[in-house]
Amino acid sequence: MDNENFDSDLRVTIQRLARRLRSEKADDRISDTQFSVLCVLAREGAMGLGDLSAHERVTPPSMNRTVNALVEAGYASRSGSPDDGRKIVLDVTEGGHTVIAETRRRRDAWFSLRLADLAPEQRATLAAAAPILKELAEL
Amino acid sequence: MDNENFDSDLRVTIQRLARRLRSEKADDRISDTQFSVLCVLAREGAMGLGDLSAHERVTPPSMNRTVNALVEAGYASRSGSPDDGRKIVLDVTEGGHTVIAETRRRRDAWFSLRLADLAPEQRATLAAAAPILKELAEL
DNA sequence: TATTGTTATACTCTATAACTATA
DNA sequence: TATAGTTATAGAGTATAACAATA
Repeated sequence: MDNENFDSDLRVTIQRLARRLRSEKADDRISDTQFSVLCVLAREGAMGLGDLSAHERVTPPSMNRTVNALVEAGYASRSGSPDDGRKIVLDVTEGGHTVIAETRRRRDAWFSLRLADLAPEQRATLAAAAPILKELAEL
Repeated sequence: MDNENFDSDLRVTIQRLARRLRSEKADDRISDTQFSVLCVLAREGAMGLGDLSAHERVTPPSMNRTVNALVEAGYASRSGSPDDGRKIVLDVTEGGHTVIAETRRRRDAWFSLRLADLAPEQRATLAAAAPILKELAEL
């Protein structure tokens, strides 16, 4: 297979696997996007709307809607910045941290079961590929 | 790192990379979902709505909307089944095949550029991981 | 004037429920 | 009665354009 087809196949595979993973969320309390944003706040710490939308490569109005849902659900907090009246500070609430832990556990279930069925050398191959994929995702 | 965290990290990485890929589509004529469905028809051959929605793990009404968009755009055809009046037959049109080729080329551009920057051994690792990921996506 | 966030509006994808037509 | 497809309706995520408040 030439490079071009390999690239295309890998791209499609990644998108299909992500789609498959999304379909296994098994949690009605929070959407995939909301969960992803909540995890960013938990990992990177409190930040403003602009930072968050840039981080997720989404427009500010779009992120605003997601943040509204999280705040209304009690999983994130929105407060005014003390030093700049235009800015806001978004952060994860205690309830948000709880839901992260629980949601993550549920979402990992399907994937872990499938990975456990792989041969040891297949797992090793994925372990080697993981940091490369991570790098690609962060470009 | 224990298995549990590895699984979770890989899952998140795949979802983030898919998200990154989606943001690079650079094509206004067709959506990501529409393109994916069109590719299924091109790869698997003509099929009915139920088959298609089951294949993509989406409800029939949802798939119906996507199919409508493709038919209205002239990229897919909907015709009655000759042997069963309830069934329909969905297929790719000539225009659909053209748009598949062009869209695929555009969407691969970003990914190919990034893959080209990898070291040869990194590409080899991804090549080894690709069929495993593909298998996981098809479970 | 520039930046930060928000509201208004619209389009796509998703789902469930209810419906039609055919087997 | 069961199956294949469709329509009606609603919710979430995305975008652009226009706006308010603050620097």
